[in-house]
Amino acid sequence: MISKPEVERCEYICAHEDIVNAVNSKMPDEEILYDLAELFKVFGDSTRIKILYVLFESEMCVCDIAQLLNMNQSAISHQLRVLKQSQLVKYRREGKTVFYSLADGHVRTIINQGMEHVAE
Amino acid sequence: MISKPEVERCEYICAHEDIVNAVNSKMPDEEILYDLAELFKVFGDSTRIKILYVLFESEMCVCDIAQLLNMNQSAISHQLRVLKQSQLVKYRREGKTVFYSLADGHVRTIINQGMEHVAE
DNA sequence: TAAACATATGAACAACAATTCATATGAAAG
DNA sequence: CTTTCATATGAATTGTTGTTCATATGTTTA
Repeated sequence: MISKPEVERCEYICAHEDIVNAVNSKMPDEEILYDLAELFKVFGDSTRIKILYVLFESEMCVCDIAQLLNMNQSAISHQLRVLKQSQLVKYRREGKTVFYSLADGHVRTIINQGMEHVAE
Repeated sequence: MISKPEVERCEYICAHEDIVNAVNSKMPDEEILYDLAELFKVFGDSTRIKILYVLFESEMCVCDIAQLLNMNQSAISHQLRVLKQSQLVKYRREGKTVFYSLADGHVRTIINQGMEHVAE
């Protein structure tokens, strides 16, 4: 975890050395933590949250989502791309229409846990 | 959900009417969805994720967190404020020092679920 | 009460992200 | 093959957010 020289530090480390060691050893790799933050960033936008909620009920085409959320098609399409890139949604094409649906169960679990926290 | 006049729409609603109704009726309030997105936004930054991970192990003072993450005290303090405002961390004062710790179990659950998704 | 230390906070700056607009792609129908 | 419709995408713009710097607050000790 520690790599660059420190600009400042307080006089002593308050925590016990074993705790500091425990933290350093249990800390996942920088890259994984970055990916994790990226994932949550995707949930951190109300438009995308709404899209995911809509897809809780059923697969749906871009146009329908746009109508349900009262937003234009382009905005929804851009956001679906973000959701797709994070593998939170999948899609299938049927003629001109593209149907989106939830990719897996984690989406529901994560959102539900968030809801529990918010509901408090 | 639908409030403003629509700028554009496709010719017909692809989904069946009952699905549209189901979505509209099961959709939480705008305000709740906004709060939910705000919550996830807090998880959507790798500095804050790291702070939370550090606190998984033990309560810790601001200075120690700053050292462990190799960042300056001010940056950590600002981020702790965000975490505090979302009630993800709590703190106790002991003399000059302020110790931060996780506020409740949701934090662990949410992060762990996110990890599962990322690990795939 | 002054000095020292840990933490908090406000302002400024830089990086980023969401939406809109215009337009491109790709499929179906005529 | 041209038109129409659904979706995707690039560029531009505007609003937001993380970090830094300087400084304030609040606690302890000399």
